[in-house]
Amino acid sequence: MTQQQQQTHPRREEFIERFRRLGLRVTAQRVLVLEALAAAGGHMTADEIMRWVAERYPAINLATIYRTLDLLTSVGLVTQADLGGGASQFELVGATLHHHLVCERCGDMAEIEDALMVPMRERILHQYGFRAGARHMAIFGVCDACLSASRVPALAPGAAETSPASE
Amino acid sequence: MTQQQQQTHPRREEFIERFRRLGLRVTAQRVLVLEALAAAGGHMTADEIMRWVAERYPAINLATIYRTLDLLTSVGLVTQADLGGGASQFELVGATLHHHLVCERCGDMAEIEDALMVPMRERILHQYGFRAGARHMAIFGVCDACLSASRVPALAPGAAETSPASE
DNA sequence: ATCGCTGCAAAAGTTTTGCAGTCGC
DNA sequence: GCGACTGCAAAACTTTTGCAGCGAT
Repeated sequence: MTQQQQQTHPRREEFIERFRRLGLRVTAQRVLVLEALAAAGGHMTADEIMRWVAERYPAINLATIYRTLDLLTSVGLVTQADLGGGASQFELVGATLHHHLVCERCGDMAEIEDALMVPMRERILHQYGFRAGARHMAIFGVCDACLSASRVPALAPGAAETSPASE
Repeated sequence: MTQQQQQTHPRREEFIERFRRLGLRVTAQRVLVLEALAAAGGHMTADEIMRWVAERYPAINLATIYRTLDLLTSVGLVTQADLGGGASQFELVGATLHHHLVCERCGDMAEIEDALMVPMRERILHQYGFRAGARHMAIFGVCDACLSASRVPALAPGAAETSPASE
């Protein structure tokens, strides 16, 4: 056995290989961005990636993170989704396919399996020629808790009386 | 779609009534924000609303627009969706129900009718207790044009020996 | 040695917040 | 008149960009 292979970077070689095949230069920064996303196993903001990478490569710069994410997205290795929290969420393609339920009221986020989407996706593809959520999807709505509460959460001072609004 | 009422006195009285019922103060600024959204008939950014209102109420301030939109969203009169274009999109609840297909490649945006979503929505509601996209939904994917142009099917790593996009 | 990539810094754009004055109720 | 609401200004953030130098190939 050559060297014991830490489970922390089981995919480094794979990532490097991908860069090479795409004709892109292999840099420590780029590989680390992919490793960060792989380590998280889910979605991360640019800032979260920044901090993860900075622990291994302190000279990293946030602009580089953004440029790398932009590049990775454009070649299809990473998905970017705006889930309404101010900062975009990035995710490694190939992770377990799932989507996000984002609550418009409380901002809470849940994940749902992809299987639920398949029928709808096929219909969209046929009718609109749009490959919907092949990778990532954000679904806005109202979560269970807020549905039950059905009331304005701590914002409107005198608004706790009738049940208006809905049609 | 149904014929709208005359545009002279659009829905001002209705809007005022809603504020009253919610126990919120009725101000010219708030009513104008709702009128802007009603006039647009679709989604607007905070800045677009700002400019529309400013034509009728020059003293308006962008901070007020944001505070008003925040309030309106929290009481369910307005939806906010982040479609990935930098600024959030706001829309009056009750407009023709539709959703957005946002292309991850070119940023292009298309609208689809709500009917396509109904089955999926019901399944999500039953299984997750989440009222999905009752009002607004963002679906990320790849549009027709980008699909034909630079076909990158799913997650094929070795699919590209073509020179990648280095913007 | 080339030229793509990075770090740095500053800008651009969006959204939030503190505060004093105003206006709806 | 009280207190919610607004205008103003500045801050807090996220993301982008110009440029000089470094480094992968």
